This record gives sequence, C-alpha cells and structure tokens, in this order.
Amino acid sequence: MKAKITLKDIARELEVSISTVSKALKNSEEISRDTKDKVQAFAKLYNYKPNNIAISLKNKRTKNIGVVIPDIVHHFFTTVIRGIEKYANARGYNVIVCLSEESFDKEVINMEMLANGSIDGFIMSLSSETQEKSDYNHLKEVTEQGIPVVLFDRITNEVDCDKVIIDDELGAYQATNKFIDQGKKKIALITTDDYLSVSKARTKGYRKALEESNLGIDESMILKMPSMEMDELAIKTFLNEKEPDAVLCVNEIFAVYSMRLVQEKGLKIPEDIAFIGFTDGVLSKYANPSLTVVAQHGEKMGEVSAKMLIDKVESEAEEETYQTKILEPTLVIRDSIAH
Amino acid sequence: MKAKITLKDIARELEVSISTVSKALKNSEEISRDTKDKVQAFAKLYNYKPNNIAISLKNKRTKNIGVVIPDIVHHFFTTVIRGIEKYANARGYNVIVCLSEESFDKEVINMEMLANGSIDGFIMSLSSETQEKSDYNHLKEVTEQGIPVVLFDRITNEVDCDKVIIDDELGAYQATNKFIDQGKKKIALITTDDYLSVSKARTKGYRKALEESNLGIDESMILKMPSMEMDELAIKTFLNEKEPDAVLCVNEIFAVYSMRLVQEKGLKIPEDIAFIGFTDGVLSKYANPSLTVVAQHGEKMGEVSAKMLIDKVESEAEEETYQTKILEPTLVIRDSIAH
DNA sequence: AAATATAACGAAAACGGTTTCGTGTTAATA
DNA sequence: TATTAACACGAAACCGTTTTCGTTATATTT
Repeated sequence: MKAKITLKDIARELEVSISTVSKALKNSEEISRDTKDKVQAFAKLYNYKPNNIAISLKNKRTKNIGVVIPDIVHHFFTTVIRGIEKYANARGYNVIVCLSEESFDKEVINMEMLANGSIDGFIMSLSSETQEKSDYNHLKEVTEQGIPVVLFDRITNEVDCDKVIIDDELGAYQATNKFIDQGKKKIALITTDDYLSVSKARTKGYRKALEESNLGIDESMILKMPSMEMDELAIKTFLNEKEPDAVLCVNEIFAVYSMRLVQEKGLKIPEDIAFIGFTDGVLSKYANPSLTVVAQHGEKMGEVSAKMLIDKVESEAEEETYQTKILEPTLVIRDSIAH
Repeated sequence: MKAKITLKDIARELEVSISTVSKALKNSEEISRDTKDKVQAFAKLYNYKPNNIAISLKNKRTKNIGVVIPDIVHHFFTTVIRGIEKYANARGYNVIVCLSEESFDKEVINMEMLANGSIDGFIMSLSSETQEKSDYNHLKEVTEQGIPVVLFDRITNEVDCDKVIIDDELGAYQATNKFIDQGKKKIALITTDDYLSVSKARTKGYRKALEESNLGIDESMILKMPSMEMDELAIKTFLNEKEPDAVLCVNEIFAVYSMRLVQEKGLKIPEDIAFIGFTDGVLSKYANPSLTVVAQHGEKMGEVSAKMLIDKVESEAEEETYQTKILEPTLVIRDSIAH
C-alpha cells in the first residue's frame, strides 16, 4: 500500500521548499525552468494529485453540490439527478445525493449536515411533509448564510432563491384540451392532495380547460388521493361509479393501474376511455396500451438547475436577484388516446 | 447574510483561546464548568457548527462515500443507491454519486476525481465497457492506495476487494425450473452479451436447469442482444420463429416488450406462453399481465455494501482480508406464469 | 565601485479545526 | 514554609494546500 504523496514529500525528496514545489507545479514564472522540470517530472513519476480537501479548505470551495430530494426510486427524480450529474460533472463538480424520504425532519438534518462546508450550494425538491407544514426555516437559514439554493419541481414562493419548474398547469391544460378536442365529455382527474405544489398546478390546468369549454366542472369527477400512495380500492370505486370517458392522472402509476382496471371490465382504450398521465417514464412507454403523457423533461430540468446553481456559486457578485425558469411540458402521444 | 461563525470568532468574543473553545465544546474535563457553560451558551446562541472540511483535513476522514455506477435511470441501481444512502446516512456518511454511463473513461475519471481525498471509500458497479475491456487498473490503483472498495452486482475477480452479488445463476436456475415444473417445453432465454458478469451467470443458471432436466439445450433458443439497448426487431423475429412457450428475460424491459408482442399475436399469457424477468421494478408490478420476476433486492444489496465499506473504513486493523457476500434472489410470482 | 534591478527561492500566514504539551495559579500536603 | 498536586487554560503543531512577502544571490546600470 503506497500512500498518497504530498507537496511536503516532494519538497523533502528534492530538497526544495513546499512553496517552490507548489509554484513549480503551477508553472509559475517565479521558478526556474530547471526546477520546474525537476519537480514536474517527479510529480508525474509519483502520480502526485493535490488533496481536494486541503484545497477546499483553502478556497472555501468544495466543488460539491448537494442534491436533496424526496425519493430516488421515482423515474422523474432519477432523470433530474442524471441531468444534474452530467452537467455538474462537466464543470468539475461532484454531486452529493441526500434523500428526505418525504420527511421534513430528514430534509432538515440532511441540509444541516451538508451546510457546514461540505457543499457549495443546494439543488432540491421539497418533501411533501415540508410542503404540508409550510415550514421553510431550514431553507431560509441556508440562504441567509449565503449558500445558493435552486429549488426545482416542488417549490415554494416563501423562499427567495432560483427556481426551476415545468408549467404543470399548462401541461394539464393541454392534456385536458386534448380530451375535449377528441370529443370526450366525462373527463376525470385522479390526483393527490393539494399541498403538493405540482398537484395543485395540475388541478388548476384541468379546471381551466374545462371552464373554458362548455363542459363545465363536475367536482365529483376529481379523485384526490389522501397520500402519495395509491389507494387501489378508491380508484376502482371511483372509476366504476363515475364512468368517465377520459382520465387525466397526475402520475404514471395511477394511469397504468386505472387502465388495467377498465380493461378488466372490458372497456376499450382509447375508444371507450382514454388516458393521459404525467411523467414520461418506462411505465408509460411499455404499458399496454402505451400511455400518452405530459413529459416533464427531468434531465433538462436537472441541467438547467445545475447551471443556475453553478453560475451563482462561481459568480463573484453578490447579486440578490433570483429567477424562476419555467420549462414547457410536451405531450407525448401514445396509444392510450386516439391519434 | 450572516456568515458562519468559527472557533476563532467565539474565542475572540469570549476572550479565551481557540483551544479552550474547542475543548469546552467537547465538554472536556480540562475546562471549568463556568467556562464551558459560557462557551456552550455562546455557541448555541450563534448556532456554531464545526466546519466539515476542516475536520476532514485533520482526521483524514471525509465521512463521504463515493458511489460509481453505470446509470441511474435503472430501477435496480436506483434501489441500490437508496439502500446505500439510508444505511450510510444512519452512520453519518454522505453519498457522492457518479455516473460512468457505461463508459470506461468516465469511470476512470470519476474515480480519480474522488480518490484525492473526497471520499473514504468506493461502492461501485462496473460499466459494461470496463467489463468488456477487462481493464481494472483504476480499481487496483485505488485499492493499493489503501482506499477500500466494495464492488456490487457487476463485479470482477481480478480485483481484491469486498464484493456483493446476488446469486444470479441460482435465480435463473430457479426460474427455469419453475417453467420446467409447469410443463413448459420450449424455454427461451433473452439476454445480453456475455461480457456482463450478470448476464453470464444468468445464462449459466438457465443452462444448468435445462441440462438437469430431460429437455436439453437448444442453442437457438437463446437470443443475445449485442448491446444493452433493446433491438425490437430481433426480439420480434426471434419470438415468431422459435415460438417458445416460456421465456426468461435478463431484465424487465425485454420481458414486458416481449409480452406485448405475443399478446398482439393473440397468444394468451401464461397459458400459451409464460414469462419471467429479472429486476423487481415498477414495470413488472404494473405490466399487464403483471410480470413474475427474480427479485434482486437492490436495497438490501445497497445496505450490505454500505455496511461492508463503512466497517472497513472505520476498522483500524489493516486486514487484507476480503469477502464476497452472495445474496439470495427470490422469485416474485405474478400473473405472467401459472400459479 | 556603488546602486539598483532581477531572478529564484523560502518563510510564514492562512483556511478551521484537534490535540499534545507546557505553564501559571491555587490548594493540599509534608 | 517549602513541596507537590490539581486545576484551568494557552501556545503551538498539525492536516495539505495557496499565496504574499521577504531574502539572497547575481546581473545590470550609472
């Protein structure tokens, strides 16, 4: 086991000072050609690489970014991470991933762990518990300390920071209009509770489309799941009783599960009943029939978030100006609707 | 913006030395009750938290673990990360995630980035390119430097380190036997190229089961995808020509896609043709019919890997003894086979 | 020859902690 | 009263860098 070599080691071996070694490796003009050659050759031979931690301490820059998300076993978040990771890596940053598991406390603990020097900034999506409690003090504290934060997808307006979202309202609006255009009359919505910022926006878009049409809104055509989990019985009862001819679901799982239920009843998709979901994951692609979805472009979202964060981290100026980027969703047409 | 407070700040304000503050905060016996109270109260008031980087530099311990995986948009890897993250977090460690994207070069670069002090150890799964090239020098260099490595799932025997795998051979063996027990005669295998350690093991288990039965092996019943990507046409042709009555697939996607193909032909699952896949992801659960799979217990694998790594990191002893943990797969029975 | 410029390098501080060792003061002991 | 022990604290080294500011030769200028 050969331990890592340090500047001090090189200095000792070559009988020069540590400062000389440091400068020589940086090709400083101060150092003679001879010495530089000697030092650089030695460093290469022993595969010298500066210690990241020491550099971090010196520069007060870690080149790490902290990503705090509710869950990782969700296609959408996964794609966002991938976008973040790719972009960040290209700019020399590493990504530390922390999971809040939809828990407020874990979110707080994770942020505190990372906020003490481990990272240069945060990219995060709020846990449902945090959104439910509307307690954002942990975020405010961090921003007050001058640590940049980018919020994506599940955001709040109570914190001053950069934000990236997709236009969920528009996505739902377009999806609902698609149904309307295709002559659907009984358009249902299966969603989660409103405290989730995204569900709220999607519900709004759904309502808007219906209000603008001559169909009007039937409140009983909206099914709200109390938790993030799927209540299979609730969906079954709902579909049986309301007999919609089109269903908009706020995620893939609700949609795919619902499709199976109605197929078991002998209904034809999309003739008898059409479906549109949110999130363009594997499920939508490989479902039978394949599911039309409002694609959220998670990877793009990750890239944009990472760019915003790193730009802020690296900007000298202490601008207190924040922006919110709104990405356009796109409807990915598949076989669960007519086309 | 209130900047973080340091020991030095506290020392200045309270007119004591930095050492005294440090000791007081650690409740050292050396320091008087009075001083400790004073310091601790002040620290709490100003929300003092020690700087992680400084501590890392001093201790030569970062409390970070590096996870290098081929891809994150794969259910299996995602669950592994979750297992790692949960376990590591509980022991006070953070997880830095790097994606090799199945590229040898990226794997090398990522490891080099992290190996210079950023992490205490690696947990990784090899990229397909690395397995194809059989070049493991980057791993050997790291282990020679005394940085612990745990390899999971996609491993190699050429590197001395701890390893965690599931018994892929056993999983395939059991799945194939399940088909045999149910009277299936023409059992096909859809897999990827053999350089992937897991595909190889699964193929072996498949062969073993068939050899032990009186069915024997028909090489033409094995379809090997050249890349990781799915060649839809190849599958279609294969299924049409060989007309198997049971298909074992090395992942979910191959299986779900195949199921759709045969359903379009009017075949009944599982009566006419049965399916078993690998990886217990969303796809299997929500496919129609739901897919029987060999569950790989990714989360468990992550936990075990993290435990092995952290135990090694924290053990003083420089034991050069490595173990390979083999996790048992389980067959999750769903509607794609008779039951 | 004296003054000055330049080249090449080293000492030391700094980043923010931890820890060892020393030291001055007071109290207990001989 | 002199010696010792206990107590409470500070100085300084250390982790591995970077960087400023000397400092010493040597070379150039007047």
